[in-house]
Amino acid sequence: MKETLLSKSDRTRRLIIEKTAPLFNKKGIAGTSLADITRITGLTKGSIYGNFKNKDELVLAAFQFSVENLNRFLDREVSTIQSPLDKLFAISNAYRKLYHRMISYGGCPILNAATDADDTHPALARLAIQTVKQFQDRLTGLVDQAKAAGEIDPAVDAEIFAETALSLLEGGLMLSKLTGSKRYLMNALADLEARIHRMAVSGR
Amino acid sequence: MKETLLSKSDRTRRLIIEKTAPLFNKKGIAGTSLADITRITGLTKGSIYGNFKNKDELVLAAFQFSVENLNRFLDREVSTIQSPLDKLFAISNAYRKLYHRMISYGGCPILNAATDADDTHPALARLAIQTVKQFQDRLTGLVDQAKAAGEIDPAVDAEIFAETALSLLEGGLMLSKLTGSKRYLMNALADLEARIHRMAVSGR
DNA sequence: CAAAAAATATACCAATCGGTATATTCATTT
DNA sequence: AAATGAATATACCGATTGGTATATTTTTTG
Repeated sequence: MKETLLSKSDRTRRLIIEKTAPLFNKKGIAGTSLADITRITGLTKGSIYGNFKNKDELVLAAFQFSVENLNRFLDREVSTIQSPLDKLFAISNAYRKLYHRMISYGGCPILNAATDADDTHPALARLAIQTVKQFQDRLTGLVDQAKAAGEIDPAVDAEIFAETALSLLEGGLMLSKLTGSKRYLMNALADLEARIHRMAVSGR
Repeated sequence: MKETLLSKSDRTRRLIIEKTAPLFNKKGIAGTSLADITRITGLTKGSIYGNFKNKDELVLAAFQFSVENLNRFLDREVSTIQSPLDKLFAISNAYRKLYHRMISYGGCPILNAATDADDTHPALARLAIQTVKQFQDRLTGLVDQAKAAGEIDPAVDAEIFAETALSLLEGGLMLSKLTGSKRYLMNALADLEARIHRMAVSGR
């Protein structure tokens, strides 16, 4: 009668995070009330505050959950591929696969957290910055590996590539989310892929 | 003793909008309370509700004010220039000039309104979509003019250019705002300008 | 300058906010 | 199965929320 890897409290803590993460992503921090949280979790305030010391702590946990989800997905998309250059293409393509899920999730958690937090919630803003840096490191790391493998021109500036790619991606996602049209993200991804092709040493 | 073009109520209405627009832009709609609004305007609730029927109406007016301000600035930057191609460069450069002001204003109003409204505030979302379309029309219009003037290759897709440019711009602004580093926007603008050069018929 | 009209301030409302102390139920260990 | 400790529910708190009815002041008009 004992199969649980997670204790009861760990499971409800996880439930709270899973249910509230998309809620915060859609309605924002100030726009999500404790009543919203108890409604969507089916729990009471006592239970919420038994697992999190306050709303802000839940906000941070929910954001981290969203980011981990995203990273897990990208890892999976990239793991089966050998060539660093192709891994870059795979990341771009991962956003194509991710599109509908991300829209119904309320958009990109990084962008939402950024606009929500930058003037009001320093702890979350720091976390968002850290997440941006990690994503960039993923890209610059792949560019460097591709350079070492002779797939990408060594003269390419990996940082500028990563920064520009992320700008394009986030902007495209935001506009697609706002307008309800895939075009923005799809343009951004096509552009990103053309950019990767341009970095590649001829032959690819 | 009569010099006023605007009536008293028009002036206070304008004051309320001017003071609250950056506030909504920074703290979001749900994050900005009536108390915040009375504090920053120095007025009372009675006065606010005498000029706007509710908070949402003020939100819409404030957003439109921010957009008009931005458009006025872009118009001014472009008005002295003849060549449509150079007007495109001027718009890009306008964001360079605008950078610090926009950061202290709380970031790009379009992006903030978009993320704030898309899941919660349909009227504002519609306004934001309309604003995006207007900005794109400005860009596609200039590309078409430049084509007619023989400055830009007629094979260029003006819509894709406009959509991609806006994605790049908004993403760059958001990341610069979040991280406190100009790099993202400056990369985006450099990239945008390289893109315009690539569209131009050789000789420019 | 007085009267009418418009704009603003005051004082209040019920509802909801985030948060907490305590009671109760549940799971775990012996 | 009893005892214990953890997890959850209940009931409440003061403060704040958006909003309104009315009183007062200030502009505008005749």
